[in-house]
Amino acid sequence: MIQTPLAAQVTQTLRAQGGRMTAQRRLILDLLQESDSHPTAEELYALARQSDPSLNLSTVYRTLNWLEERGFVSPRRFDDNHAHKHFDPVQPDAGHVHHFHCRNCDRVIEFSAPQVEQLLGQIRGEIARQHGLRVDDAALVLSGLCMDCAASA
Amino acid sequence: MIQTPLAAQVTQTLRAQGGRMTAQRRLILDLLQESDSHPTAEELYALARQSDPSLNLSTVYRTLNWLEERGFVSPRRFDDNHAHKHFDPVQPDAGHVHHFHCRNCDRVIEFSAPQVEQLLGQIRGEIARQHGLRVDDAALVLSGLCMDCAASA
DNA sequence: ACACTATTGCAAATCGTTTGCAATAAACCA
DNA sequence: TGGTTTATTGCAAACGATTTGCAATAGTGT
Ligand SMILES: [Mn+2]
Ligand SMILES: [Mn+2]
Ligand SMILES: [Zn+2]
Ligand SMILES: [Zn+2]
Repeated sequence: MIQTPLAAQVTQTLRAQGGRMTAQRRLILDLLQESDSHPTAEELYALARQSDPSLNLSTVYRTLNWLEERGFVSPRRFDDNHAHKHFDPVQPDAGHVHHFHCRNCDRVIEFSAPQVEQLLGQIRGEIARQHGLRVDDAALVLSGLCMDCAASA
Repeated sequence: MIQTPLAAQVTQTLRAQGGRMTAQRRLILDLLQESDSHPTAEELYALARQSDPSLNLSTVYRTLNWLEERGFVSPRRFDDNHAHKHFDPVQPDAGHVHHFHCRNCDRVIEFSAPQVEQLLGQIRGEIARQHGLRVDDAALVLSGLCMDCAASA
């Protein structure tokens, strides 16, 4: 049985918790892994149904929630007006990754910038001291027009 | 008639567009202005009903959407899992303001960091060149524990 | 192969938000 | 000031995204 890295890792966690690796979960995991974008549940569902037309949308939601609770994906909202959640597979190795969101076509581009990390380091300390709070995480979302949309404007 | 700055400014825009300043709108505007937090439509509705129990929730939504379209408030999602939109009154003068979100009590603290602006300047150019895209805006959301929650942990 | 029970498909429920419509009331004018 | 116009309201129903109860199905360890 071929296992994508994600599916393999999840299977391990699954076993350790008395869970079961099903065909549905494997399918969703594999699609999630190939997808370099940030699919919504519906998008994943549409993709998955090409392989398994009997798959149910609620199974997709349940699987994504299960993955989220165990830290394999994290939910994102790139557009504060957009209702759907996007799911972001978490690569355990990669450092902090930030996102650019095209407000015209909704495309999302990931980027990592050392300067951002550096800045975050500064701000973390500064804001923390100034307001007496503990900063654990930071999400930077840039927005504007992607290459294609900028060209045709 | 007493006018909060926000209500006054909105009234002007309203007039210019053949709109009407109603008691409901004034109430919502005033609550929005006193609120230094980032209320959801439901929260605003609950507050407003203390003054006007006949106010309808759909009026709150319609007013907020109207304000958003004209740039008087902007929607925010501090918790990517939280379904509700929060509404952030826009202060025209203040520079870019960023947000810290306490993952324990959901409190939101605003802060402004000139370094972020500076970084944006850099990144705008760099990321833009590197990926060929146009960056218009940036939202930084820090998360962790607020002062109070950090203390009781 | 069998038993145990986690997971599924399905349908209905829930949540936040939007919409159609008839009644109301701001704004403008005689 | 009272009358006319029409933007805005309250109400109820619709909506889109997500969740849930339940009986049927199918992984897993034996
Ligand atoms: Mn991502
Ligand atoms: Mn704010
Ligand atoms: Zn685009
Ligand atoms: Zn807190």
